Amino acid sequence: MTRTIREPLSRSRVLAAAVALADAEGVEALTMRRLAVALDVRAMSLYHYLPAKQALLDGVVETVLAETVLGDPGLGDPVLAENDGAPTGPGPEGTGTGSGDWRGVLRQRFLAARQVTLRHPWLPGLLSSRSNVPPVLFAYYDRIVGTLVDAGFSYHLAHRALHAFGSLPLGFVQEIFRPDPVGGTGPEDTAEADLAAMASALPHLTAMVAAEVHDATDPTLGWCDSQTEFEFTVDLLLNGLERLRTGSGE
Amino acid sequence: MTRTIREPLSRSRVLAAAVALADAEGVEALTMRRLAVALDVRAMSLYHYLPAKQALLDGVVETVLAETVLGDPGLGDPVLAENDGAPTGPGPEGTGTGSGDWRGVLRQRFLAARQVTLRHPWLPGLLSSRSNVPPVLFAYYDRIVGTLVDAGFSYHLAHRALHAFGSLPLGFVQEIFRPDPVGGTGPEDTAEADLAAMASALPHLTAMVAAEVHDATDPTLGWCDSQTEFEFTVDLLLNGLERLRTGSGE
DNA sequence: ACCTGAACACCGTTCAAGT
DNA sequence: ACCTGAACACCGTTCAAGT
Repeated sequence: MTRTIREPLSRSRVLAAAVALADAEGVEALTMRRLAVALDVRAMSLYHYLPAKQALLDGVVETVLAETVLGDPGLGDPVLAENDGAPTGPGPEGTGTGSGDWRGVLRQRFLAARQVTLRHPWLPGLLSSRSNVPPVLFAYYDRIVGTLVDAGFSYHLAHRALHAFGSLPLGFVQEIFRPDPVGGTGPEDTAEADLAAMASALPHLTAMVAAEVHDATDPTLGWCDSQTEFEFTVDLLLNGLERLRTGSGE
Repeated sequence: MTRTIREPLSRSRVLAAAVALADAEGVEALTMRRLAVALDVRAMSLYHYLPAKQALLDGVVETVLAETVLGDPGLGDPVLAENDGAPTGPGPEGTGTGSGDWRGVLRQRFLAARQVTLRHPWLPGLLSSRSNVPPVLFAYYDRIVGTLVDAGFSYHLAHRALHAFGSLPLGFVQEIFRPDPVGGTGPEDTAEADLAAMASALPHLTAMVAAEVHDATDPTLGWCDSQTEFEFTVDLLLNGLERLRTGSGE
């Protein structure tokens, strides 16, 4: 009698395979049936570990968030403290617990979260489609509020900061102009005639691109460094909040 | 012979019905087959006006964006110019065309866009799932860049502003904590025991909520006024950009 | 020209069975 | 306990036909 080599299924093994499948072929390929064949099993077996597709997706999000920075609590020293704005010293009511540089701390967390999103590009879309907030996120946001309050923020301003951050703590912003729409009309489809037409119809956008492009030859919206832009946005919000914290109250 | 009352199909009629269906029952209900029955027709007839589901969704987005502020160009005077930050006078290189109050102009546009999103809550999700940028958006963003440049922004800073705005020009931010997750675990499901457990596990969040709730009795994250928070975020970014425009360059 | 029936290749999911 | 075949109600889409 040949003993089967295949190790038994388990919830975590199913979820790991689901993440791998989404990474390899995109979320739209993540179906119960295709996931089953990836696990060398029939589709119905999955229902012993995940009650439904919804639970599968919830588990996938949870898995990805847990495998990353959002999981470990401390993570330690804010090394990269290169803020161009205000000095980094503790605010008027800084508790002096060593986290006076709240901007450096949050900045580092947001940038770390961005690495997660870069590894799993489907995460933002999946996250926003979920109706339930993944439990890990509560802990993550609790730490953010803690950091703010420790730095002297009122709860009210901390609350507003949370809203202003939007999806930045999760490492992404809503991108309107995708760098390279998969399967969409690429730059090669834009003929010279269309380009001229665009220049007259969209004078400011074309002028902006022309001003920004120096050595790059690609005349599309895919030329900018999204990492730099992400950091700019983070600092813009962080510096604005710092002004409100130290400034006229609010 | 009875002449059929039903007026003939057309692309715009199909799209209008699609928008109505999405409004009434959500995007997930927007399928070719259900849309067909809503139009009293067989599913295959739709393919004469929209070549595929993708084109349907593109058309729906286009329709919604066109029916709104993003369509009409001028829209006129920035009435609500209540900025708390810097004075509203023209900047160092203001052209004086009457649009010195660039913040008021953009603020008004973003808030108008928000009304669109409130009318069609499924728009953000549908927009971000689309791979092609709706053509109307190019014109819309061109006007935003024009407003910034007219106000004295360099193209470089205008570009960064576009990134920093994220989805704000479209009237929404990526909401992590939904006010009321449809079909999810509502506030009524949170027993007292869970609440106490949450208080110890999430001390900062619970303290924040407690500090914010005054008269409201609902102890969940659904208590805050999203309109106020949206405006706060808009002003935070606008004021920060104004500082960069008038300040030390960048 | 405009619409359609039948069919195909997919979905998620239930249910009654297998070992 | 763990897995599964068959079936159901849905999808988007093709293709050859109807009027």
